[in-house]
Amino acid sequence: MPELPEVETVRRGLAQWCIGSSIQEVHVLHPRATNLRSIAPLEEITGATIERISRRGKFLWFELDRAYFLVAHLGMSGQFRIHSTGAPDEKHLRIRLVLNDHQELRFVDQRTFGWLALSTREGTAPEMVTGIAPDIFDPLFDRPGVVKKFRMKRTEIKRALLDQHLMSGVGNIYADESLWRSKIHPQSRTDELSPQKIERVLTATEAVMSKALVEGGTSFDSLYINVNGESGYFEHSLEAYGREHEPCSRCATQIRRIVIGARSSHFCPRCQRL
DNA sequence: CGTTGCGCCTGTTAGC
DNA sequence: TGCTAACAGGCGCAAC
Repeated sequence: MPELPEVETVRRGLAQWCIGSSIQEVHVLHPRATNLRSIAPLEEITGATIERISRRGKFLWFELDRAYFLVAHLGMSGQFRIHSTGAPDEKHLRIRLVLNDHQELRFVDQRTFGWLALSTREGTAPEMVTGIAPDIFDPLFDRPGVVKKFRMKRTEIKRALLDQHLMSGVGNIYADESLWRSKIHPQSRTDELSPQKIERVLTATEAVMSKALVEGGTSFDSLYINVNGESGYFEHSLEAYGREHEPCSRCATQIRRIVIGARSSHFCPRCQRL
């Protein structure tokens, strides 16, 4: 379940391998691997050169020598892989891009929530991504503005953290970790939280994701693995997510799991009170 | 209009 | 032991 740090790790790996490569063939092997909003079939990029790879939140895009971008979302299980041509196909191989130098860039995705698409340039971002808010590491990120937006919502903080139109890049795991770290109950109403407390959550989000980014960058010395999207999560460093019934590392109270918006939320009932 | 809920998908796990 | 059902979750859209 790649969130911002994992997607950024993939982006860095891709940038190392693919900048300057030309796309010689495009093979779409599964219809769901192309987003319906794509302005054209992916085969359209045949012959294009990859100039740059960018990211906003969990959205990646390849800048080409074309008037549009190749956008990618990893969904739940999407991975990029670099292989030499002729390497055996993965079971869940969805898209094959044959590059120059006998290399292939492959999009592999077991659960098919991930996709690729072509999207027109809208300034620096693809049109498809314009509705997605800047993430917390983006120079465009407006902290006081985001705090205001949170407070104008009438919902629970956990839901707001997952709303990619307020602030992008946070998924279920880092949402729980941010709330644990800032000692805020996931069901706190955003319109009742003080600006200071929302600020505290955002600071925690930044810290938690920075740490994951460093781990993703250092845990493997092979860029190849990073490109594979296997940087993954470092479960040993998670304090709340997936730790139901385990002791809170701050106070030893058992971590609880509740459901918010059909998603599990893990929190410490003693450190994080309503 | 803003918020909530559902469906998409498949490997793994829990329960009968 | 073997099968079925529930579960996991990002996103977009439908419904309230």
